[in-house]
Amino acid sequence: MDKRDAILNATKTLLAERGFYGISMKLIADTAGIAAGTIYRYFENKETLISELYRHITREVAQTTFKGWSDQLSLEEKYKLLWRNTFDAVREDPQRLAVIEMLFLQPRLAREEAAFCDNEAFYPLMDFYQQGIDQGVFHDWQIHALITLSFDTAITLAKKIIRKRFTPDEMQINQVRDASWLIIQKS
Amino acid sequence: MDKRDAILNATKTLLAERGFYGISMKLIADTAGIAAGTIYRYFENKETLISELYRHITREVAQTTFKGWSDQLSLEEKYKLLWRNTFDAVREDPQRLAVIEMLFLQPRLAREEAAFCDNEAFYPLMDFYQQGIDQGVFHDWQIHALITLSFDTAITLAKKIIRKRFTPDEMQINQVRDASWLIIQKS
Amino acid sequence: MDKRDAILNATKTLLAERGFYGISMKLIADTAGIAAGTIYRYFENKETLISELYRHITREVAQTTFKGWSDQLSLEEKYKLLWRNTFDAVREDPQRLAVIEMLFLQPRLAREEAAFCDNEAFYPLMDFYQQGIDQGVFHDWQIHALITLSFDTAITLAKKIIRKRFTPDEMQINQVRDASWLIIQKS
Amino acid sequence: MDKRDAILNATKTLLAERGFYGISMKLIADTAGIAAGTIYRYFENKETLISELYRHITREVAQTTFKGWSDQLSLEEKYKLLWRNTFDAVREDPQRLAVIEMLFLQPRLAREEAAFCDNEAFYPLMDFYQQGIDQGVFHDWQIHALITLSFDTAITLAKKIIRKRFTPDEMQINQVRDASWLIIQKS
DNA sequence: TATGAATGAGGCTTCATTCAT
DNA sequence: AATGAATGAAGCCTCATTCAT
Repeated sequence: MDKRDAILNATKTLLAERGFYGISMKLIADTAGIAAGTIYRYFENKETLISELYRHITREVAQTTFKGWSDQLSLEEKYKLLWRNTFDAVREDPQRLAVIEMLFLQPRLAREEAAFCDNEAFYPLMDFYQQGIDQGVFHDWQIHALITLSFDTAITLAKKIIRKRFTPDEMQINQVRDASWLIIQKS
Repeated sequence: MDKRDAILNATKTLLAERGFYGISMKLIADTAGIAAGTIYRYFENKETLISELYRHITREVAQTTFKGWSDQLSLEEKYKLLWRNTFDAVREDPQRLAVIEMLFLQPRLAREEAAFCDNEAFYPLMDFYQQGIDQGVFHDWQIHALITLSFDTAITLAKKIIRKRFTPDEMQINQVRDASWLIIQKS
Repeated sequence: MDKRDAILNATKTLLAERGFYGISMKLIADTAGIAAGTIYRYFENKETLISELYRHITREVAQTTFKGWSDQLSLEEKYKLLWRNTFDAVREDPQRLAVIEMLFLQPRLAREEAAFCDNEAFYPLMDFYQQGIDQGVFHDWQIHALITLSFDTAITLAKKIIRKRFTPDEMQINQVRDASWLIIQKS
Repeated sequence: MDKRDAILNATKTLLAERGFYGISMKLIADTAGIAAGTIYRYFENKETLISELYRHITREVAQTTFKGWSDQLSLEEKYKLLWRNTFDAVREDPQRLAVIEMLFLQPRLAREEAAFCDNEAFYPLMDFYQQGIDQGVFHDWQIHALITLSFDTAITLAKKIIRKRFTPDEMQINQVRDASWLIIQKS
């Protein structure tokens, strides 16, 4: 399934580099090194291609996020793992986030795919927070409120770093991670 | 300039509701209740229209963000004002944020307009944080790290509320706001 | 009728300078220093304007061609006058010829206006040649053959001078004029 | 390249029959029996199409003009060949001349293409005249003056015949050709 | 399976013309 | 009489998609 991947990769790169406009099937084909008609052997049409790219990337991201995960880890270790994995993932492949956000802003897709993202790919994340609440370690707040204050800072910070083009050192990054961990603790 | 505004409004609504693809000059004109050609009396071309919409919205957002601002307020009062204004603004007119994020993802525009957004419209925000640092009230961290942990949670939370379609009560909202204020304090 | 002339002049200049494309009613109006709508007080529509410009110019050219004409002149004097007037006219206002040729190449106009040009404006020219033939001075050839060999060389030469951008001296010009006179003589 | 030729032909015909205004890409496509978009596989845009049509025709004309040419021929034989070829070419395919003149009147194109026409395609013509001068057979006049009096009469006469719609006999045509030959001779 | 020429719907934009002021 | 904002038809061009090879 070499070509299918080539197409998805080309689409990801072009989407991130050139935005929604200026990304034609011909350009995707050229970038993937195949003929325009060939795309239609692997994807029904452009919308399907975009939609499948979205699922592809979401799956990648979910995998990266939970890399090294083990039920043996303590809650804090799990958090630091999640936060750091996410932060690193954005910095290493900013295109992925760019594409996800782009697709989220396509109302048509957003409706259909948002469910997939949350339920299928990120169920473990919700589960992690629920456990923290249940164990009385985290504040007993709305789970989205907790995520906003903690996990999401990894994404927000990474995005800012890319957008503003500054280079923080390790210590600064860990300060944010640790602060976001502290803030959701009960005590 | 009644018609100019009608065009900008139509564009904003369509952009937010239908994304980049669902927006043609003809549709904008129809939505604005004018003829297609009339748009070109007010905007040189589509790119200019989009770009001016961006500036228009950025200005609106900046105004909303600082509504009620006064140098008499304490740092904490200022923060709560900023956080709440921002949170409310996103919830009241989610289209604005949707459009801003959309345009940020257009590589061409992003480069040109990002500067405008930060420097011109949000200088006071940076200034607020700098003062907090200088006065020894905030952690002496990278300013973007502080913003990520505090101000940005207003946006992240409001977005999540809209996307997940849940309705938090006032108390829950204030918990997040206050937590985000606490976390950047030195003591 | 100051404005009418301004419009005709603007049209002539623009037609000659920019060709068929890129000559809009708005541009004509701007060049003439009036509002776009005003043109329609003087000309029914664009086609009429162009058509009237054609007649206007043709009349000017006919006048120029016969300037100094007198029945007292000898046939040779008449010829030299006609030839020289025509040659000078083209060189002095190349736009006129450009416009005439342009309009001649508009098939629609050409059909309608060609008659006007020949019959009304240039009848005396045909008459001149007919007299030459009748008096046994010119070859008894098809009148258009005679004109081609003689009068038309004034136009062809002037055009060439403009197009190739060279500057002949008086003697050279007169050589052509005289040769074209000689060639149609019987003896 | 069957279709490319079909497009060029359709363009030539439409240009000659309907002038500049009556020619849209859609109409060209319909006339050529293809879809509108197909034109753009062969020509970058309308301007390029027109420009390439010009070169195409100029090449055709140059070939026709020198058909039967041989260095063995005497100067007079060469002249009669050139004159007759040109005269016949205009009468046989008046569209060619119409298109060439049209394009010459497009200021943009004219500048760029005039050089091509003269230098590349009609160098041999200039050369012919130069030889006549050098051999002391032709008057020692400006070369353009000689051409105006001789070669150009073939074009002028043919055009007149088409425009005025009369039918000269062979003898009349040869009279003009021979007169135009005589007039440039020294003796 | 892969190609890429061909299609034609649809988008952006221009511009002749109208009409309220 | 003059203006110029507004209109909308029409033109150029792009591009998703098809299909014969």
